[in-house]
Amino acid sequence: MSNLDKIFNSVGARSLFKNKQVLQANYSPETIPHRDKEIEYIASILAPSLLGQKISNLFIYGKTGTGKTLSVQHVSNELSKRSKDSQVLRMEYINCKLKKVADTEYRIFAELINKLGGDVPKTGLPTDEVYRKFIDLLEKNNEKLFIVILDEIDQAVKKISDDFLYNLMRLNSELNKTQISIVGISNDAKFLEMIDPRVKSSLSEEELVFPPYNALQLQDILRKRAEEAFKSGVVSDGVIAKCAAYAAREHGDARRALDLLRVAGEIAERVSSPKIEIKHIDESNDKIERDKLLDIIESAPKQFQLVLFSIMNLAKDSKEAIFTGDVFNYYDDLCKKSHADILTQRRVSDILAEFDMLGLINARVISKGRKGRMREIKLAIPENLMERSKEILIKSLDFN
DNA sequence: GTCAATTCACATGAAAGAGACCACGGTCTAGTG
DNA sequence: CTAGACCGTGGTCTCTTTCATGTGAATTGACGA
Repeated sequence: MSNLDKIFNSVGARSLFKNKQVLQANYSPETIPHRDKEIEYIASILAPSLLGQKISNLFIYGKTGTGKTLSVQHVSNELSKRSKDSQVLRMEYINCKLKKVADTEYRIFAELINKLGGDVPKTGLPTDEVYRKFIDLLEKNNEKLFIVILDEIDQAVKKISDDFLYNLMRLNSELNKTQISIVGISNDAKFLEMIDPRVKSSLSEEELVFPPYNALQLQDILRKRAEEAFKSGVVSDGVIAKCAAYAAREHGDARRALDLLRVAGEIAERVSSPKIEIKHIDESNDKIERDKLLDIIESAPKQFQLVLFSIMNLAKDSKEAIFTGDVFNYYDDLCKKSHADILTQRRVSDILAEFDMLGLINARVISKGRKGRMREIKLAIPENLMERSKEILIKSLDFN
């Protein structure tokens, strides 16, 4: 028996997982613990829709991994089940963050049309044409109510501006048979302050806040899922608690907790441990962080990589802070040496801002009086990942 | 010494351009009967 | 006669550039004590 055979054959017997799906991000469980109140509230808002009455727009806010999406989808599924034969109601879920699917005004409407059974090209049509098609389709479909669930609505507004929301709500006046209601989900608390007051008051006719889970609630959730996901007796004492503690520290992010547990399981499996131990959680935490970071670096566009490479080199031989000007000069040289296109300082400034958002650097705008105003940049890549990051950059930049 | 004006080195915004991608309709071409 | 190849037009989308405006405090210089 070859080595490969051994690996393949033993995988079933040795596996700690019963059903790994349960820990995956897109899994939706039958019960959602500790969210009864929220679910009831959502249901009470949406309930009149069963009678074909126009419902209030609903705005939901909560940090990532607090069960917003899950709860809304749960209610929406129940509602759809109940309204299936009456044909008065239609609900569609759209995640505005999905790149290339629904992150522009055009694409959001194209996606809605597709879900309604229409056909619309991915690009090439004028936007108002898409609007018209959408309206036609709605009128033809005869449902009295159309509920749009816009997940990560803050992302969309940030990218597109808020008038697409305004347009969406204004459509109601152009529709005779159908009414549109919006359920907006956001994890940015400041989102509502950014948008047009008219849109704001209309969108948040009803508001609901999802508080973060505390450590005990997280434990509860984890325990339930772990029962389904792992074979019995696989999870050591304290593992669940540790997972919960890690995630509770990050604003009670349940998704994070589940990831942590799943990866810990994979690690334990790989080292052929019969059980998941606490140390695997620590490893898991490292691994998740590391993978996320390296993934960002590797998949970044070339110009981003060049800028990052400049920062890394500058950070190495000076312990003091680095400033925008330094980075740009280094970057400029680097581009000339490697015959790459050189971006303007304006653009590099934006790239630096994006790195800050991604958490690759910590940047702070400071003023040095007569010496100007600039970003003070500190690299946020941990020491132990520097070498690996650099390798990746050098490899993918391939300096001719 | 005090106070307002100045000045630096960018940050931040807005608008517009380049180039990739795509749909659509019209024209041309070659293949078929 | 017709299916398919090949334009040109007109649209979106992303990444950039260009032009403009904003900004916080060290520095400067006028002023009065």
